[in-house]
Amino acid sequence: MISQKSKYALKALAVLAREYGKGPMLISEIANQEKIPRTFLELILLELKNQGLLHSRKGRGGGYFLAKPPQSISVGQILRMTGGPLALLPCVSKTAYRRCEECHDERTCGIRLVMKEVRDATAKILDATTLADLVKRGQLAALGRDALEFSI
Amino acid sequence: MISQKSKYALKALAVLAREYGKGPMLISEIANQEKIPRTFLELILLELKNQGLLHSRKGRGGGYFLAKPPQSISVGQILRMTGGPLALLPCVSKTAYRRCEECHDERTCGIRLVMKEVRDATAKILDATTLADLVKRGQLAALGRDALEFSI
DNA sequence: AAATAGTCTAGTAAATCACTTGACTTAATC
DNA sequence: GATTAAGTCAAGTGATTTACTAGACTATTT
Ligand code: FES
Ligand code: FES
Repeated sequence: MISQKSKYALKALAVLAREYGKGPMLISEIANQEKIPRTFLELILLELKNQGLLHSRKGRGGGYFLAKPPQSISVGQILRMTGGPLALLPCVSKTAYRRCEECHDERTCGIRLVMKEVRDATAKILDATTLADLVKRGQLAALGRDALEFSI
Repeated sequence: MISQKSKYALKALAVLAREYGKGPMLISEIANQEKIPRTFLELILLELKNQGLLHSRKGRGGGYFLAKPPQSISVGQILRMTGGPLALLPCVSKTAYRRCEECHDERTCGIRLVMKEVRDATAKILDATTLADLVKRGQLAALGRDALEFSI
């Protein structure tokens, strides 16, 4: 399971992707639209900014906006930035690798091999899906169409 | 990330799969082999027994053994039994479904659609991999061969 | 009867999560 | 240049979950 934090980040970024190119957006506006606790969202956006994903402007007329176009930001990236390891086990995580202390030999651990397969499949999907895709899917689904069509 | 509990369960069951047909095995023997805290392992095995995956015998010469052949127990099953939800979000979990309260409409939520894709890919792998596969992979890897070969 | 094993109910220390508080900085506008 | 509208940042906190442990009990074999 990913954390609320990661989920909030995805939602906030999806909103900003929808508004991309229309100037900065207020934290509180995003918070209201997506029902995210405002002060918590502040933390999250700040962190994403420090990682270079967002830019911000202070003072009146300020707010947040994407640092790059939505097509160049992947869901995988976002999850990794917000601390959500994609892997099911530490020993197969690229970003949060940690040895399994109880395992005698990592190279021959059957569990690890399977979990690595899962991790790779997960990463493939999440790294291939961009914020632009996320938004588009939502819109297509809203039109009642099959949301998978476009991904072919 | 799956819990230690789930990992321990997988390891213990893998051991029991290796010894399948050779009579019961002691908790303490499994615990020693896999470096699992003994009393914690007791809890885990008991739970798996109550779910029907294991049988046990008390008294001298007793211990635990698989209730079914290793080829008929999938890794996915085990993870679900030990409380590890496969999905990255509650709204796409089959076993631990919970609505996303902040999401306006589940059907058109782009995030959910992507996460569902991930869940399905994950479940496909984990439900197709049995304890027998797990053991076999470990053995093949130990021989220095490519562990993926056999799965074709 | 003695020894061997699993069963079951509690409890607990540590970590993590999901936030909140409040003081501070920067920028635009009047 | 004062006011107001924003983002920034460091701490703290309450609830929950995790990863166990303790200890008394039950069943089976020798
Ligand atoms: S090395 Fe991580 S599970 Fe074995
Ligand atoms: S419904 Fe679960 S993320 Fe939107």
